[in-house]
This record gives sequence, C-alpha cells and structure tokens, in this order.
Amino acid sequence: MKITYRGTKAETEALNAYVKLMRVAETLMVASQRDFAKGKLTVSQFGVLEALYHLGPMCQRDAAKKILKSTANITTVVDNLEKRGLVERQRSSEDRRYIALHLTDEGRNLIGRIFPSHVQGIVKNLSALTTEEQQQLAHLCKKLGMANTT
Amino acid sequence: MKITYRGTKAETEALNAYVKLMRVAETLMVASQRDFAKGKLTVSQFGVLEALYHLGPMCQRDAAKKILKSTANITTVVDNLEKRGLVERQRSSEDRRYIALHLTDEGRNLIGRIFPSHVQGIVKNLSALTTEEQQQLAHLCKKLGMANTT
DNA sequence: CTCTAATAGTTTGATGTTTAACTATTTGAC
DNA sequence: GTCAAATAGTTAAACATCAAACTATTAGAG
Repeated sequence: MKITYRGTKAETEALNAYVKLMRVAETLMVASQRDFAKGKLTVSQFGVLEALYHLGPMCQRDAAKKILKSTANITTVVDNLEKRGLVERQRSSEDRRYIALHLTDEGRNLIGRIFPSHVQGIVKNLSALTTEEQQQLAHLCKKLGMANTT
Repeated sequence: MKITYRGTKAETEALNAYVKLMRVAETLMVASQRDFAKGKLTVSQFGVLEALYHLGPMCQRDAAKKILKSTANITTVVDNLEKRGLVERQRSSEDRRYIALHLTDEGRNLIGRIFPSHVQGIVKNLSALTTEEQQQLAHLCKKLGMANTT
C-alpha cells in the first residue's frame, strides 16, 4: 500500500524499502497465480504438489512448514487435492498419528507439466535484472530473512 | 517454497532470487499481521483504514486499487469495518454509482494508534540492513516492479 | 506400568479472496 | 432523445486462512 508519512530519515528509508519489496512480491505472486491457473491450481495447492514432486512423500505437518501455513489449512488444501485425485493420504502404520502424502500418477503428470512453465515465468519476470543484480537482491533478501526468522 | 531444481545457470539464479524474495516478503507480512492483530484488524482492513487516514475519503474502487484487491473483496472488507463502526459509507449525490468511504472518529483513533507501531515494527525488521543496503533493496525492487507492471 | 504432556491431524467459525453473473447508474454515439 | 456500452458496487460459489477447541495417538516422567 502507498504510504504517505512524515517521519525521521531512518523511518522513511525503511518504509520505502518495505513498500517496494511488498509491492513487487505481490506483483510476482499474481503472475505466478496465472501460471498455476493453467492447471486449475491455487498457490497453496501448487506448493504442496511441488514439495511432494521434488522432495518425495511427506506428512502434512512437514507440508505445512514448506508452504508456511497452518496444519488446519493443510487439511483443507489436501482435501481439495484429494478430491481431484492428485494426491493420496496414507496413514503410517508405525506411528498412527502421521499421514503421509503421496502424489498420484495424475498429480505427478500435472505438476511435471506446470512446474517448468512456472520456472520460465520466473526467469522472464526476473530478466529485468542482470545476473549480478539478481544475486545482489538474493543476498539482501537472505540477510533480511535471516534476521527475521522468528 | 523451497525449490530443488536442476536447470541452467540463468534459471538457478532467477529462482534463487525469486525464492528468497518471496520468503522474506511472507515473513514480513506475518510480522505485520501481528501488529494489526493488536487492533483486531486484518491486513486488508488495515490497508483500507490507512488509505483513508493518509489520503482522505475515497470510493470503494479506489480503495480496492490501493490495496491491490478486487472490488468484490472490498465490499466484504468494508462490510466488516462498517459493522465495527470504523468506517461509514456515503452514497454520492452527484453520481449515485459512487460510495465514498469515511473514517469514523473511532476508526481514526484506532488507525492513528496502530499505524505508528506498524512503522516502528518495519524499522525494526529492516534494521538488519544498513541504510545503504535498504536503498539498494528498494532500487532493485523498484526496477523489478517497473518491468512487471501488467 | 500409568498418567500426563506433547504431537498430528480435524473441525468450527469468522474473514478474506477471486471469478462470474448480476443491479443500478451514467455516458456517449447515433 | 434513445439505447448500448461502460462503470460502481453487490451477490454467489468455491477455496484459502487462522485461532481455538477438539480427537487420537505416542512418548516420557515418576
């Protein structure tokens, strides 16, 4: 959101960086949503499928951590993926509290088709920056992220 | 989301910058939500109140643009703000399609109390970067944003 | 062993969010 | 002047999201 605010110089600098960061993240998120929409997937649905695709089966709690959402939310997201036959729930026999999520063949096909076009979209969106600038951006974001890992 | 992916160097660099950018944006968003929760406000509710606070009364369409959401969504958000007596709808008499949103005294008090602590939170979160780094980050995000203005 | 605390997951209730279809109003081309 | 197109806002249906209360299961202290 645009912020019009009279503060100290430190406040103005921080706000400026914050607003631009949040704006561009929002813009890139919307662009990604368009990629995902090709497979009628939401951002969270894509996140879960992508995690299973690249990391293998995992329990719902780990999937929640991957996409930075609550377990309550994962229940809903997985419900909807399961309805479409893209993932399967398999209760663990060793520890019956755990439910492992597996990609079905259909799910694997879908994410295998959509992920590459997602990557291409990102490359295109980031192409406004040189490789060096991309590295700089990554470095700054990493530094900022490390300091705010609550 | 963590992305494990074997691609070209250009793809890897772009993905790395993208992932770190989205991660830190998500983290900062969650931190902001905690600020807003003090006044039992959601991010969108805060966005609308902040816009009215700093820019004055505006119609719902403009409020939607400010917080980058749809007009359908603004209807819901304003419904909830109105229920709590924080904003008022005033149908324009010149053009009866427009509904101007106004802060009530209570709404002005609330946002006037929460906004400064929000700014302080941002300053604190951004303090991991030097002023120069903050400017660099803002510059890179702006450049990226300009190129992706759909 | 037993019972309490911790853990994985679900449910509920409230809010947010979008797309698409809809109403009400105004504008503008003819 | 009239009517189609554009504009502001609402509604409906589907999914997302969280906090809090809940169930089921396991682990650990005693």
